[in-house]
Formats: sequence, C-alpha cells, structure tokens
Amino acid sequence: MVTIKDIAKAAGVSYSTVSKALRDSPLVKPPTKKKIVNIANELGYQPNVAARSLVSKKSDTVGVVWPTVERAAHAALITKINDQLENHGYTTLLSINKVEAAINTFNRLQVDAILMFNDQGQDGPDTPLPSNVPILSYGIAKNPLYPTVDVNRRDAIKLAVHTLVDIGHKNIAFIGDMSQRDQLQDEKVSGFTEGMKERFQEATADVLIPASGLELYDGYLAMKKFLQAGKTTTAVVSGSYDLTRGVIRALNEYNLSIPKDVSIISYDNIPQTNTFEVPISLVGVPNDVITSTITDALLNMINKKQVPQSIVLEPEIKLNESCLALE
Amino acid sequence: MVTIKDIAKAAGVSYSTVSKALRDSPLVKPPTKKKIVNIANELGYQPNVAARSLVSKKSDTVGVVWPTVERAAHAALITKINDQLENHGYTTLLSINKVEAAINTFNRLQVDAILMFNDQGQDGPDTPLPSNVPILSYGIAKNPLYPTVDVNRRDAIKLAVHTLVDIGHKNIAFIGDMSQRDQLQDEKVSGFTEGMKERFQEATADVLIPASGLELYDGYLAMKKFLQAGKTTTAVVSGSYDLTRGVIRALNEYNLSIPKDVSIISYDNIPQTNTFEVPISLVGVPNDVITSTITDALLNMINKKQVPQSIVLEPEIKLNESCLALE
DNA sequence: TTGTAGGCGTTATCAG
DNA sequence: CTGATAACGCCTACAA
Repeated sequence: MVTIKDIAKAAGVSYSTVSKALRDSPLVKPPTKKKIVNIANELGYQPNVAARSLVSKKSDTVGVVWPTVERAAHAALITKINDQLENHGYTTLLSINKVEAAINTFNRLQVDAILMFNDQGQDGPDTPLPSNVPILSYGIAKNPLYPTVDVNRRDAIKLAVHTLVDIGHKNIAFIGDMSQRDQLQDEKVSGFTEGMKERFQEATADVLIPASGLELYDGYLAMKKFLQAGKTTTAVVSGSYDLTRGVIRALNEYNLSIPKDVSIISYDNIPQTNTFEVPISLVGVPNDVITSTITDALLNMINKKQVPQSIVLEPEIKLNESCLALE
Repeated sequence: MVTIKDIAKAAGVSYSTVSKALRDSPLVKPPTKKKIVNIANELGYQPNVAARSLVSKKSDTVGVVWPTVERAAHAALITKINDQLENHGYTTLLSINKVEAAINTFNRLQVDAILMFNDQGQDGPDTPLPSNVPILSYGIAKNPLYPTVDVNRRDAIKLAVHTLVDIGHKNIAFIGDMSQRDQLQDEKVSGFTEGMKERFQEATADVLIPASGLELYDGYLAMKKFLQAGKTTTAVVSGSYDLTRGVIRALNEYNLSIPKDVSIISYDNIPQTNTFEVPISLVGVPNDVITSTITDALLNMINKKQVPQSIVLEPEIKLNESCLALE
C-alpha cells in the first residue's frame, strides 16, 4: 500500500506537505502541489479511509439500510440517490442485513448518515436503536422514531379520481391489490373511495377491480375478468405501473381503445424512461422529487442542520391523451 | 463515542487490558474479563472499525459490486451469501456504483475481499483494475481477469433434454428468450439444440417457442401463441422460472394437464421456497451450491489460500411428477 | 511556503 | 496475568 510518506519521499518533501497538497490546500505552492499530485497518481495512491476517518471523525459515506433486496421496489430511487450523493462527494454503501444489524454496522463504520428504507407496510423497530449517526427513514413506520420522508399515496389516487370526475367521468373503476396484506395498497383503495365520495353526493357503489398481486399478469387477469363479466367503465385508475401494463393488454384483447373507450390514469412515481407502449397519464410523486428531498435531508443531517420530523410529499398528475373528456 | 479508554477508567484497569478482554484473549483472568465486558455493554461500547483496521490491516468486511440493483436477478444469492459470511464473522457491504468506482471505494475502505457480480451477458472491465484486495467474479466475463464462479446453463438445458428423451419423449419444445440480447439466454438455446442433436441421429427440426422476455406474461403469451397455432408437444423445457409460470397458465387455459398432456422441466437455480402451484421438475445449479461455493472461495481468498481461476458449477436435475414417461 | 509534532482508537509487543 | 508503549496512515495546529 502506498502512503503519503511514500509520496513525500518520492517528491522530496515532508509528508504533511503531501497531505495538504492532496487536500488541495492553498497553503502549498501550485508547482509543488502539481508535482505531488502527479507522483500520487503515478504511484496509484489511494487515501486510507480508516486513517482519515479516525482523525477527521467522518468518512464521507452514507449507509443505506435495505433489508429486502428481493423487492426491487426502490431500485430506481436508490440508484438516483446514489448519484446525487456522489455529486456531493459522498459514497453510498448498502447493507441488506436486518435493520438492527445494519445500523450497528454503519455505526461502527462511522458513516456520516444512514438512510433507512422502511420495508413498506411493515413496521420498523419500536425502540429507538442506539446510533451515533443521524438516521433518515423513507416510508412511514407505525411509530416514527426518526425523521421521515414519505409520499402521499392516498392523495395521489384521490387526485386521479377528482381529475377524471372533473372532465366528466362518472363510471370510474379502480384496479389494485386489495388483499389487505400491504398497508400502502390499502391507502390507495381508500384514496379512491374517499375521492369518489367527495365528488358524488349520493352514495355510488365503488367499482373495484381486485388484483391478486402487483404483477403485470395480475393486472391482465383482473381486468380480463372484469370485462368478461360484461362490466364496463369509462375510466380506470390503476394502482401501479405493472398492473397498468396488464390492463392495457386486456383492453387490447377486447379491442377497447384508450382513451376512446376507456380513459386510464396510472399510479406511479413517474419513471425516468416511460416504457409504456402508449402514453399513459400518471399520478404520484415524481422520483426526482423524492430523491432530491431525501438527498437534501441527508446532507442537512450531516451538516447538523435542522430536518423536519416528517416530510410528506404531495403527488402531481401528468395528464395526456390517455384521458378523454366526456361531455 | 465511548472508547476502550473510557471502559478502562470505569473498570480501573489499563486500556490495553480492556482491548485484550474484549477480544477474548486468554491473557486476561476470567473475572477481570467478565467485569470489563459488562462495563462495555453498559456503556454501549462500539469498537471503532477505522482504528482497528488501521492497525490490523483488515476490516472483517467484504464488498459486493452490484451495478444493477434494478435487475433483481441475484437477490436470492446475495441474501444467502450475506448470511453465510455473517456466520463467519464477516459483514457484507454492497455498492451499486459502476464497477470501477465500486472497486475503488472498497479498496479505500480496506475490505478484505470483493465479490463482483458480473452483469450477466455484459462484458466487464477489460484492463485489470488496480486493487489491493482480492476479487472474485460471479458470472464469466469476456476476458476473465479474476477468479470466476459460474454455472453451466448449456449443460443444464441439455440435461433436461436428455432426461426427457430417455423417458421416451420425441417431440420436445424449448421456450426461452431468443432475442439474442443476452448471451446467457443464447447458451440455453444452444444447450437445447445440441442436446437434441446428441440424442437423435437424424436431424429433427428443433421446436423453439420464442418468448420476448423473461416475465410471466412473456411465457404465457408465447405458449398461448404456440397452442393457438395448433402446434403440439409432449414436453416443454422452459428457460426460466417466470416463463414456466406463464406456460402453466397457458396450458391451464387450454385444459392441458401436466404431465398427462405435456411434461415440463424448468430451468432454475432451485429456489428455496417452491412457489409453483404444481410441483415442477427443475434443472440447474441449486442456489445453496452456488452460494457456498462463492462464500468458500471468498474466505479462501481472504486467507490467502489458492483459489482456482475458474469454477464452473454443473447442474442437477430434480425430477418429479411433472414429467411422464412415454412408452 | 514548508516541516515538526501530537493525537485519533486500536492492536501487538514487550516488560513488569 | 497486567500495564506501558510503539505503531497504523492521516490531519492539523504550530513552529521554522
């Protein structure tokens, strides 16, 4: 391993000068600095994080607690957060251990902050885990122990409903996972029923299309079943990206056109690459908003600035030709 | 932050004694040891990795390079490897950065070994990245720069074909992703054609069912198209778990029973929880084999033992009632 | 502008 | 068995 001492020797200066030069301190004459940097590169110098963080008490690293790799749910988020933090000079490290173990690890590693992905719908730890490092949580836990960022799913669906009603739709269906296994999915359902109730005085029976999961095939199957039963609707609000893809397939099979026969709005954190075959209107908090909120919060925590105990992000709607106004 | 010095003060011993006690050294009298350990717990002592690895040159940590969180492909593997390493006292850290950056990070962090998930089918870096830390690669790259563990997909499919032929099947179909986007999928296809060729002297036209992806719906669609065209087969070899699920749905729709009408063998690293609706015969290298091979290799590298430059794992077949012998 | 010295928390090597 | 003491690689006053 090559150390600053090696560089110092090679450059014929003292190693503290090397240290300064490498940190780009103004206390070193440009030519000396340049020479040192060159030598460092030639030698393939890698600063030793251990040594550095021992003295400086920080590691320029943030740890991400991610107990469920299996569910690729947050993959897009974490990728982006990783990039953003990198732009600020921080390195992101993930742990797929249990929350307690992961937080423990990150504490020992002296990361500068911890981002905890709250296993959506599950409840987190109920006693505040001992941590010297500030922790931010994405996704609300039953009992919020840490500053938390979350998106408002209920309002998102509600927004979709209101939008459709306001352009003349009356017969609106919601397709989603209604197994009640997942609290977050339940919120979407109630967003729908509440949204309808708010617009229609008289009680209308809610048209719910229950899917047995969140996969493409689930959406396909549920929608097909709905159509097979001879039911109709002028507009569908869909609970997730993949379900929507399934819905589209089913509609295609029945030669129903979007939006002529049915309008459609899909819940999602608006994805960077819109891979829908046809453009689809989307509701939700855009990924950019989520990620930069999280990144900002993390940086603030690192710099010991105040961070709100709870940040709830409000949805936006991106309407396009997948919605037809009825007169 | 509480250090061994704090503990020393509280226990009325020197801090070097504390260090020994905490490392469970035999050089400390049991009662003293016990007392020290107790105090450490009370104070919530967390050893400082930075300090430790600074002197001991190791961090009891292995880094995993995982540039593509998006594709949850290896989620099951990594979870298991994480557990196994933990049992050996190692902590696993993931980086989702680009390979170069990730390796760099892990070097600075002084991890004890690096596991690189080779983004299947893509080619890795072509010049050996400078690393003081030993690197193990899972999945063969174009030009293998590091010791590599991989599974033999070609032989797996071949094994399935041979098995079916040997129990009397002649009309065997293969369903898989034939878009040729992914080298690994291509290997499966050639495993099929080669397997057939080896059993049937006279050239038989290969029955290939092309799916346009690897999702459940892709399998469903492809199989349905096949059946709709009036084609038949007595046995299907499927290229992946999800495709197989789709195939089953399609067969159900056509009231074809497994195995009475069609036998089926699915490629897969045998999953821990068999979530198939009906039991399905599987070929592939069991996950346990893969993960413990990797874990062993990593531990060997850490202990500076020799590790073969290339380990290719051979498939196994788990036959069950999804295959019917024809007479 | 550069060099010297002290210390960060731990481990390891000696003396006691 | 226990206690000093010297590293480990780096940073940061402070001195030259």
